[in-house]
Amino acid sequence: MVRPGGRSARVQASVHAAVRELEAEVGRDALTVPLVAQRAGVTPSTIYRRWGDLQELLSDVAVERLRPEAPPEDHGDLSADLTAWAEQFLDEMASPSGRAYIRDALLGDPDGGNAGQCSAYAAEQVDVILARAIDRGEDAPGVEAVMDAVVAPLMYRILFRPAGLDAAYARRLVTELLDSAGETSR
Amino acid sequence: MVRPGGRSARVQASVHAAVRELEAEVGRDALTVPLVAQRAGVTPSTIYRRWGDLQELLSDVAVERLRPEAPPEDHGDLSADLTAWAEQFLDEMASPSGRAYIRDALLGDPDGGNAGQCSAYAAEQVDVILARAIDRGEDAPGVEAVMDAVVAPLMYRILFRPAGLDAAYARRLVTELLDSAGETSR
DNA sequence: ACCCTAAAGCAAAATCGTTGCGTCTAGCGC
DNA sequence: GCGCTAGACGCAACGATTTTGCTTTAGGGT
Repeated sequence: MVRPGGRSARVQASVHAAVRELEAEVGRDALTVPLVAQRAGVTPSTIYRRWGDLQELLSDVAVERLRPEAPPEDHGDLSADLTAWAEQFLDEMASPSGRAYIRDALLGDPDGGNAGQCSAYAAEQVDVILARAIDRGEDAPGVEAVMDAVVAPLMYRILFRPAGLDAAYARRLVTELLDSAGETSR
Repeated sequence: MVRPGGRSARVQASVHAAVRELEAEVGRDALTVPLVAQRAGVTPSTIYRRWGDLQELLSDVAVERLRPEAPPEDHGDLSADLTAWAEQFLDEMASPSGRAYIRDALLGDPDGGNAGQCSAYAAEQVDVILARAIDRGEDAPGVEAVMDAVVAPLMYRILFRPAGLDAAYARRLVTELLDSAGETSR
């Protein structure tokens, strides 16, 4: 029964806000359910009943934070659009807090949950860029090709090899994808 | 003071063994520090002092589990070697327990920790395969190219989109990489 | 053989996670 | 407009986990 304006909605908003505030104040590792509950003005049992445990709650908040706020900027052609988006994506995700959010999102309910949502956000943004390119009459690869050739390598390095990761790498991935002929795969 | 044969080494081995035993017996989610400590014949405070918390310990054990036991099999040529390795990699990593280990490894101490080790294992295996190909006189891509074109997409889908992931996808990634000309990049 | 350091054991206290029960609010039918 | 019902929240108690100060022991160096 989570209708806008209802009590549940107020509680959820209050708890989410408390998490974001406390993450900034005391750091993500110092978060506990009782701490969040106190800040949000609810009792711990409410959080346990609604979310199950702290990881589910953090996962919830993380997905909200990873949702893009605006459609990708239009720079006039596919190459510029993709490059700019990839650089921004890397910027946001590779920061310490970005990595923490990704890890939190990966922890939520296994299968079908928040991790997939996070990936869907990226695919959505890429799709907008590609559709725009096709509208212009440009040759464009498929969404899956971009996910494999750009998003996946970026995410892999963010998660497993954070050191030595810069915008040049993101640009190279985009260039190599677009150079490998105009395969408008699928 | 973790020298082989010392007391610390014995404790570490005992605790690691206890984690693996209990993971198999009661399941990963039922693990608690006191439980592991009891099985290992140490006190909980020892584990808290050495590892900090349960996630660090699980991260440690997970990396051990992700270490490949044998060098990749030799199938006669680069394409067959890479394909077989990618399929096996996918098989091991995409299983529920494999995903759990990966997630555990990602949780350890941020930066320079266990996640990097996990990636290094894969790079090592790929390197063996590529070196073998070059010994045979074949054209081979660089390790980084394989990581970007095969390992990263596999891992991305394992983590973010586990549904609809099969051996054919792994084969396609390898084929597409090798088809894109004999760029022995770097 | 002796000391010196680092790590482990021990035990108590604080904190956290969990659960049952009563109360209240929101939405719904009359 | 007024009860009615179902779901959600607060309260409180319990059990388990985590943390901490002090003591003890094992290893390594001289």
